[in-house]
Amino acid sequence: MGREIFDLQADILKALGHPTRVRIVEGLRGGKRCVCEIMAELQLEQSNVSQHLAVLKRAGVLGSRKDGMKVMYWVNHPEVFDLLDTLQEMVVRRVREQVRLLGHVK
Amino acid sequence: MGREIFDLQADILKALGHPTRVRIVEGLRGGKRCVCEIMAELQLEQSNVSQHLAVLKRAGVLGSRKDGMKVMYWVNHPEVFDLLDTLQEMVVRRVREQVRLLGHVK
DNA sequence: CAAGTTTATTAGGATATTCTAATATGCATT
DNA sequence: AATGCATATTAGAATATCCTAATAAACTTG
Repeated sequence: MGREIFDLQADILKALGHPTRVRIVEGLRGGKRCVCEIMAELQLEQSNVSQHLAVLKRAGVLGSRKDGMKVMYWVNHPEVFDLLDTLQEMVVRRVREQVRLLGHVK
Repeated sequence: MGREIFDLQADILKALGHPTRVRIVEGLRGGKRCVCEIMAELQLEQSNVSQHLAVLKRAGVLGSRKDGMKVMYWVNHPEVFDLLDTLQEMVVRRVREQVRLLGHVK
């Protein structure tokens, strides 16, 4: 099975390609956090959060480690944040463009 | 329906999260190309390529326009290339790390 | 206008994701 | 040992994605 570069790239993109998982990564900008905090922020079912964390970990985006009674998660590659920043610029630019076009119609 | 920023980010990530679609975008670094060229490069079914192009266009990643008998496609936001570059660095770094760990075992 | 090119669309089955609810696991504390 | 927390795993239904094969649509050209 010839695993090519774009397969690996696609794996990561796919792992990130869900609103909840984007939010999880976004919430980890400040560093490690325990599942309980992540859950509290997302306001979603515990098992659901756990599953999304597992997806991100399986793709290598997150790392984790037990710390006492809690489990801490963190983002493995800081580049992921750049990636989200770039993406944000893109959508902001796009929305701005749409607003501009609407203005012309008015 | 409250469409938030991370929904839009996730839409783009999801659209890019397939090996074939990564390859398509990668092939458009040089600028516009017609479907026939893209197809020839990918060596995949015509309808399959057409569907992947549609996914990328629906997500706003690609634009397209008829040009005579051909249809040309291009990448709308140049940031997408930066995104793929960042991703490539990530996977390369990861692979290097794995190789390093293997070396220790040997 | 008939025929050929290029691309898009549809249909359908196989597989994968996603969510909720229930249950299990691993530690800590009592 | 029993109980309580924090997290993971499993099961299962609903939905989405992906591919192939067939067909349609839009042009161009003879």
